Amino acid sequence: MAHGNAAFPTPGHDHRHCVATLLAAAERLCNARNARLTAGRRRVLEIVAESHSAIGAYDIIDRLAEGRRRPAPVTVYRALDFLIDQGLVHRLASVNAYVACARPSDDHGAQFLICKRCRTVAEMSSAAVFHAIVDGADAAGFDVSAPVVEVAGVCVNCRRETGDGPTRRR
Amino acid sequence: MAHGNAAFPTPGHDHRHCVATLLAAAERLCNARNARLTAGRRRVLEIVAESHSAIGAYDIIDRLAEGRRRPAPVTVYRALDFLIDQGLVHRLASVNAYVACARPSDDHGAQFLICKRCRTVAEMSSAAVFHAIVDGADAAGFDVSAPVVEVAGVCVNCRRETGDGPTRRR
DNA sequence: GGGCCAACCGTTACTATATAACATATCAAT
DNA sequence: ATTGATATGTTATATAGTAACGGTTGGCCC
Repeated sequence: MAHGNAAFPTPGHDHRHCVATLLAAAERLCNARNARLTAGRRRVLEIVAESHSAIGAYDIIDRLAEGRRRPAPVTVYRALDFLIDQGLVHRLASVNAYVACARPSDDHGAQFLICKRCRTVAEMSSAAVFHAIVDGADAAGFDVSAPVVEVAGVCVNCRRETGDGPTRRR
Repeated sequence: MAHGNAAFPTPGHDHRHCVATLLAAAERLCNARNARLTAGRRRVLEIVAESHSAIGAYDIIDRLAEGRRRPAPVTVYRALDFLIDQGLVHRLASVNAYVACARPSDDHGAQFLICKRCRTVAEMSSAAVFHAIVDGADAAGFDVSAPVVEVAGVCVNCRRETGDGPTRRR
């Protein structure tokens, strides 16, 4: 089961570990599903997973271009489509960018906390949020299929840096 | 105060009334704030308010082009920026489109229910959703500034048409 | 009324994001 | 080896949004 708590990565964490874990999970899941995690797709996943920030499709292209020939946009979009289908990457519509899934394998409804300062994204999976949305929708006779919840704000690490207290929202 | 319930417009409703009410409210609000609701801006608002569906910026341009000279995109984006600042129009990031505000004048946090079939949008203002988001964010040390909640699904009118019952979500 | 500032609007060019259409290559089952 | 499905390459194009600069308009002060 998904647990609801979002978590921002601590600044000094061992990120190679995150990447390795994610790639291993990707390998395993794709194998189980007979989905082909090809070299190109794995490479895109690696790039997306390189940080906990959202990355744009064209930034991915830039990374891929280092050394070898620059791929056409459609190449990256196809890889992203695959990875999104497999639940390994999420698209963040509010910033036109992509982020690696924090917990592949569980088919969670997710909500995203997106830091305006450092672009870091934390994924939360709050049943309370989901239910509140479905309840509200039900009352309007609306049949929910895909809730998009993307919350802009400032993450715990950036707040610490500037000594900001909690903002009282208007 | 905002009430939380979203409502889809009934198919046969008197839409001229919706438009008239919205334009009157816009007039009043802009006046009170010394914001200039110029002819161009009013026209864009009218076009956006023409239906309860989301409309793309370039579709607005197409409408403006009827008869007179086709305005440059920037013209429309400027008008939209103004209208959004005034809380008269909302931008829906998940579909790159715009919709007239259902309740201008209250400075609500809103959530949007977007019908996949007819593109109609209902605006809800659920305190439960808002609080659930803030609670989850707080737990992660995240300071919320702007939650984006856009829910894809099927509206009550479209469900009725096809005789769909409530879907059990995966 | 004339001068002035701020805002609004027009024009051109451009950037960013994403997809269509069609050809070629690769895999994997027979 | 043949074949069909999946994946990738190539070119072109669609769609969404912004920058920079100049001209116009409306209100305000003297």
